[in-house]
Amino acid sequence: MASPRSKRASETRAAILEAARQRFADEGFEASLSSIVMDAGITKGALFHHFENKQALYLEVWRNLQTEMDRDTQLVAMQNRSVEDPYQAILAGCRRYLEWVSRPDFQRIVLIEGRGVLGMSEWMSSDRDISRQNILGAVDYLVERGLIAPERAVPVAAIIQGALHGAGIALTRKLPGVTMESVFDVFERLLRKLD
Amino acid sequence: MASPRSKRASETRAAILEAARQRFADEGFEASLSSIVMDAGITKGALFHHFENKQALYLEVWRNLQTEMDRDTQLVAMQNRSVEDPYQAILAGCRRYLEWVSRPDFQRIVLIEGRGVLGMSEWMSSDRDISRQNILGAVDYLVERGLIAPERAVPVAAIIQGALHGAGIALTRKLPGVTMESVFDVFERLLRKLD
DNA sequence: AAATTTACATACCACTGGTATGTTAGCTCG
DNA sequence: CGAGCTAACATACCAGTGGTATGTAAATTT
Repeated sequence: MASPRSKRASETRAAILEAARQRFADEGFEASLSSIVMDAGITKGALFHHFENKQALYLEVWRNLQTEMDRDTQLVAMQNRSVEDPYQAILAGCRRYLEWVSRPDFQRIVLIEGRGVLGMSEWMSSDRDISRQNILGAVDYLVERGLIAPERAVPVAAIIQGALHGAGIALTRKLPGVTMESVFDVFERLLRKLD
Repeated sequence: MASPRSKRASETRAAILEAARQRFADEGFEASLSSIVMDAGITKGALFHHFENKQALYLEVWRNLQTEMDRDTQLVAMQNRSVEDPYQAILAGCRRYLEWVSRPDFQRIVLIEGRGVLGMSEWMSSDRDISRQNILGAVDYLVERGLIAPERAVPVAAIIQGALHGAGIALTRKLPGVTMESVFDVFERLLRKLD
């Protein structure tokens, strides 16, 4: 595992992923592999040894960002659990999610281009969409407490996900009257009166 | 205007746009220009005479789809105006919008890849986003009738747009328990209690 | 009817993602 | 130990891409 060979291998792999994340973040999927391998200080031979093709590389960058976001928001939600107000945990998680959505790299790689890059068939298999599972779990939490009808859980989760997405887009667009507070205010009203 | 030259020009232009729409709809932006010009029955010379580059071609296909959608939903909303229930018009428009969102070509070209293809700077200029203006107009309609606080109009519109987007995605994903009725039901509850 | 411009077609270019083929360091096993 | 093998790259090359430069015939203008 820590042998000199596998160690170097994982290092170059990490270097590729880091370079790819940056390039994809500010140039999108069109970012050339040549530029990525130059940034990483290696050659295309190394890249294609570690990743089957460009999509596979993108998918790993995409998945890493998603899992980082997932862990972060889940943690914040856990820390803000309250017996008196069951909405507190979810609201805290959503607030944190809005910050993720405002990050340029997350926004471009996951929200803007992600679905276009992965083929239709890929993201149709819903288990790939980590943020969806995340939100669905939060909604189930509300369903268990009788705050949302169980048969509406899935549509509600889809709409919440979309709403957060739209809010994040509006935030980085810097639309007039759209601030973290104003947008979160609307979202909280929406969430509390959903059922 | 109807001179033999300009007539032929607009015909080939239309042929290019039609071929491009189909190719972009089921192959995405990666669809090669060679395939498009073959479908249109012309050459790349003609294409680059009518469009500055691939992005410009995509932008026009994108804009045409958006304006078609805009006209259609606005019309339906107008036809369903009701003095008793101010929400009727908007709900009818949103229902129609959900149908548009379910169309494969609209979904892929406008919703999935649109923002990725147009550069960041392009769609940051918010006047390009026709569906946003459409929804903002609908929200203003509710603001005028005292159903939504004016200072919340813009965030509300952003969230509604996102919610509809998410609903449409969930619809075509054919998630369990997600039907046109169930998703529209949730959306109607959301809209009516927004303020 | 000569000159000019429009609406294309043809030929070509740098560059792209991807592959096939080296090459060398490290690991395995007799 | 050391011969053979394999992992981890580097190098050289390929078909196809978006885009450009040039050619050309027909329509329009003068």
